[in-house]
Amino acid sequence: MKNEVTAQEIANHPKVKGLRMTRQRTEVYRVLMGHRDHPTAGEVFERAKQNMPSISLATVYNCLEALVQHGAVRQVNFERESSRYCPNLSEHGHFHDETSGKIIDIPLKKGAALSDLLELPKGAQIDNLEITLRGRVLQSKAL
Amino acid sequence: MKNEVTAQEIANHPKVKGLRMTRQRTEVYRVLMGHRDHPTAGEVFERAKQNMPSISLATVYNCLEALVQHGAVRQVNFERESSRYCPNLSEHGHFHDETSGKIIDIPLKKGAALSDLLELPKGAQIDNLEITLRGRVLQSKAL
DNA sequence: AAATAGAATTAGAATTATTCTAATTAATTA
DNA sequence: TAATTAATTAGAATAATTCTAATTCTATTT
Repeated sequence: MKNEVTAQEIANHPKVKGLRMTRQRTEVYRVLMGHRDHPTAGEVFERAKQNMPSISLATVYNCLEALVQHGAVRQVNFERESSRYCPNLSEHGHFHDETSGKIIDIPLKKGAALSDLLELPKGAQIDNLEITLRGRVLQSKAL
Repeated sequence: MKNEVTAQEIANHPKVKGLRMTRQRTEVYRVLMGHRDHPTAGEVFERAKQNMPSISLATVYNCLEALVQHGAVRQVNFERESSRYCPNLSEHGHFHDETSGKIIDIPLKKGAALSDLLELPKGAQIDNLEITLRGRVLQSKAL
């Protein structure tokens, strides 16, 4: 195993407390915590297979679903592309840079409230918020 | 034809200026302008067939794509569900009410800027913004 | 430690929204 | 009106995801 982080450490992570951490779920969670990009299920599958060649794609989907349900991981959707998964649980949006193809987490400014921006319906209780931006980062010599 | 709005009126709509308005595109656009809910391509197909039984689903997809490209219509995605289409071009988010299943347009407060809420990367040029909310509207006797 | 029960994993089939293909038809231009 | 170009169509193809049913784990109880 080339991984720096042990299975024990992953399984004891506070975010997965209460979730039965099987070998596969541990591996999937480790993959997500490892590269903090936003892999698709297929990409998670490819990475997980390096440590655990027997893992199946269906299991990766199952593990991701369990982690999302449990609130340990966020599922992010860009248009009709494959879902992507993100272990950053702080409130944030996603910027999809069309030049580099990279997805960047965009933190919400602290102190800022959604209701400052949006005319929310009276009595609305928000369970889930997704803010996705698409565009490009202009390369300026000055920066 | 039971429709209040004529094909002529639809084809002359300023939003579609410059787009070749075939019979099918006109019909698809009329469907969207008619019920201002957020139908899927399949739902648009069902509605369009009532006026134009010969229209095909592939054409509905093609027409919707043309209208989206042209900026006459917005394509909205909720998680991994089918895309939905919306003729409201003003900047707005979408609230998906889990109780009623309805999708409600949420206007951006005027004067409010996205950068008030988000820590945007330096030099970022935003081509597209999607804000989607999921939740429920609490029924209060007081309201 | 063995038996049990319930849950997770697996391979592969099924599903479903969407896109593609190739032929036909319609719209625009000359 | 003929020629040209673009749009429409039916049906096949694609791809992400979910489902199914059998197997294997894991945790718990003897």
